[in-house]
Amino acid sequence: MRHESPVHSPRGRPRGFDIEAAVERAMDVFWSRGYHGTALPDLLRATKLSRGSLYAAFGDKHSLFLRALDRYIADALARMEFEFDPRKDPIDGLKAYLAGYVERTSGGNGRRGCLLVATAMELAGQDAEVGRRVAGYFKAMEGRVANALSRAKAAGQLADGVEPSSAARILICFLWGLRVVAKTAPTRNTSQATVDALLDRFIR
Amino acid sequence: MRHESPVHSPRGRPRGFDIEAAVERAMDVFWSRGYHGTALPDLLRATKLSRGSLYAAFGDKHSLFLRALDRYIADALARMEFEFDPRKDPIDGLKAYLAGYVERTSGGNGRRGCLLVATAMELAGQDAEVGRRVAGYFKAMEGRVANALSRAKAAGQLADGVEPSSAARILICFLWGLRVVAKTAPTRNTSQATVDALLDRFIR
DNA sequence: CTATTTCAAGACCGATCGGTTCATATATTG
DNA sequence: CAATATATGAACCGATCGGTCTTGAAATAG
Repeated sequence: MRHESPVHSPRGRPRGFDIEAAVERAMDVFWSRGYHGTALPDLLRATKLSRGSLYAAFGDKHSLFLRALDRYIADALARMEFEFDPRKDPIDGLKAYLAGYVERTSGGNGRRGCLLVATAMELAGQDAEVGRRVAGYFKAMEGRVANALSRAKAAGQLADGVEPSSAARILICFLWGLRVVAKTAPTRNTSQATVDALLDRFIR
Repeated sequence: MRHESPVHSPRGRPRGFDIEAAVERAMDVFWSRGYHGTALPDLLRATKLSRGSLYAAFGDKHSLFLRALDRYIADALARMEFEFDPRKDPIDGLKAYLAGYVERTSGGNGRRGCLLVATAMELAGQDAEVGRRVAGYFKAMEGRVANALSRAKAAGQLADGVEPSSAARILICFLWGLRVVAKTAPTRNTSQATVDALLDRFIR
């Protein structure tokens, strides 16, 4: 039950741009160029905002970066939420999730890299706010993959001796490494074959 | 046969600093702070050189960075040369090599990260000189690990169905991912256990 | 000794950094 | 209409960027 609060429409010019769209465009820039490699003019060009508007909306470069990073993380979590849906077969979900990685590490997508991995390397050691976010995402990813593997194990789908939690850590390290390698060698077939070979060691 | 060229000792003050030591100190700085995150004063402090001397010796920041990166790569290659010595048992060598990674991704070492991985993410996409070096190192690493695995396979030390070249790619992705994860979660025991669990899937 | 070379220290350069401020135009509501 | 709110764009800020240059001390060889 919502109280009918008498919200007066403010007079004056209404907000003329979409904040979330601006965050997304800023994310794209940080994604391609990194934090230190991104200058204010890059962000202004991408968001099509004036300096004043950008600072009014986001405070400063660092805050905008955190919002962009949060957005990237939210997208990644949503993807996992979808692929690891408990109603789906865990191995199917895992394969689909890995296929997404192959897609994202191929060709131009691969060269573009990964905002999380790049941020982890560039800032996580020095910037506590960033470090917490990266570590949090890592834990979340680990938990969901481990959960899927547990379900698979219960269904007898894993190879003998495979332990879900350590297998999850292996998979995550592998996937993050894939994003690093893809910066210079983004060949789709090789990536897919490597993923298949890895999976082959873990599923029955 | 060398012609006895009459090399006159130059008059004047002799070189008073060790260039290789300066490269190493510069490497440490880039390693900790990244390329864009490193400013000239950082390099001057670390190398204990004056601005003039540094520019006389190295040209500019980018050239110095390339020398530091080359040094890092040379060290890494030397480590592989040692561990994958053909006279040693390949599995022993591989285990020792992986143990070195665990060491380098634990605690403070882990937080420090890896100059190659950080550089791959920060510059490999935009800087051709850097990209070539990173890609070259990746190929070298892949080749040597694959070679060790081939020898292991010939000796019947690998699990059934393990193919040396794809297993090598898996291992490399895993190790590079380990360096990413270690930026925020550098716990030695977990790393070692994960490495062991991975190896367990590949060796008999 | 002198001539020569190398070094450190720091002034100096133009450009750019992230960030603030302000005048102006525009769009909306009462 | 007047009042209000928001956006732009440019001017502006001090600090720092990477890089050059000069000066003077130090150390060597002839």
